[in-house]
Amino acid sequence: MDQNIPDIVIGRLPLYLRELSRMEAEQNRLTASSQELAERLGMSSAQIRKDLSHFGEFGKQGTGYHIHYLIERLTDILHLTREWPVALVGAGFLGHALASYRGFQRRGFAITCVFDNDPAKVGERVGDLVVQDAADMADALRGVRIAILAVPAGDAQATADALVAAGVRAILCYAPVALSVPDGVQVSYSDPVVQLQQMTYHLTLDEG
Amino acid sequence: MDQNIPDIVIGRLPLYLRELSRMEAEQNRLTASSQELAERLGMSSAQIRKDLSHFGEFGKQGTGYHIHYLIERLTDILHLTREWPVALVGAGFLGHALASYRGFQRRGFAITCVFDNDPAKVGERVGDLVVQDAADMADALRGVRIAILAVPAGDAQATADALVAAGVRAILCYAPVALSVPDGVQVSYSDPVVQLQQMTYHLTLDEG
DNA sequence: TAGATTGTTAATCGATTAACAATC
DNA sequence: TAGATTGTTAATCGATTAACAATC
Repeated sequence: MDQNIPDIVIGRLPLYLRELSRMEAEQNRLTASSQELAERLGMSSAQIRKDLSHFGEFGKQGTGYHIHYLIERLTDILHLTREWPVALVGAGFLGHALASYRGFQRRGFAITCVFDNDPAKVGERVGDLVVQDAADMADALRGVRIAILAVPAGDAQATADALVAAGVRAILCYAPVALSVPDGVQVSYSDPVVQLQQMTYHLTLDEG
Repeated sequence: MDQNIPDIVIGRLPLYLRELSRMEAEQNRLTASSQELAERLGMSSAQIRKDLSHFGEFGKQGTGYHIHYLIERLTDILHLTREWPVALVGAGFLGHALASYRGFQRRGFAITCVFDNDPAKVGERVGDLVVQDAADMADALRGVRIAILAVPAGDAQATADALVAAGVRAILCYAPVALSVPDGVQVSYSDPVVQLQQMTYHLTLDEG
């Protein structure tokens, strides 16, 4: 049981959890080997065993891992034993899509409030929630440590500053900007164009 | 000028491009040093210089990089000198959000067709496009090499298979599944829950 | 038992960084 | 010129993998 586990390892645990959950739900499987999990995820079995070994010994020689047990362990490790409330900022198309997505609740998160700074949107329904004024975030955010940022690029940094001031410690940022945040605040980004641009490097322009 | 450049390097180029574009648009700046770019992106200046050195010598000692020139070089390297047509599959909330997002066009991509397998959605407007039947993808996809997958998890693999069969070589997958694709087909994933689960590892459960 | 698979070690592989000569 | 900053080298750091004893 290590003290300091590389973030690249932590980043793979949710993938293991997701795939194991899928195996448990779709098949009548009780156990899985690192080899099988690796094939399904397109990685090496050694990497999976190494990653898990940071946290303990969860498998059995000759048998592999008990799926349900490993799911429980991973849920524990990732602090997913209770549901995390999440604030959503931005009630545009993307905000609507996120608020309507059922996958959050199923996997440990619940969007509990939605904000926008556009007076026209305040009061509007988004998913099961009503849009609140972004100016009221500080009060409404008591106890919420996680926020999803779905505002235009130009508003992103100021919004992040307000979220951090209100106590948020983890931000999932959909705006195409690099945020500046204090130590101790985590930011994870999602920019589809950045992902596409990485892939076009490997594609050729000609023929079309 | 290397032959084989690590993918982790390629993955950072779009971030350089994005930040430089922002500097050019928002400020009256002609040049930027690796130091300044690094600070804005939260990385080391040595890494930026090393990354760029894989492709040539773009800077000047004492001065740094000419922003506009470096943008052009990166645009070239990433094959963004022409606009790429992109197919969108899935016309749910997320599909609507993606189809309405203006950021694609501004940065080298254009969603040119939208598909769904739900007859109720076929014919519906999404952004500026009309939803086509997913059964017709093979024909409608002539010349399109990039697709965005915004379908439910259960449909993702079959849809990916159909896209690949139709000639798609790069898939941006929003479904929470690991796709299996042939060699030569690139897949990039976006699963917000995976990102949130990585961050909760670093958050403590206690205190609400 | 024989076969399968773990957890771990040591080796390999790859990425990042510090430092500096070159030079604008 | 003096100051700034590049491109590159070599050292460091970290991650992946192959292999295997242990053991179910």
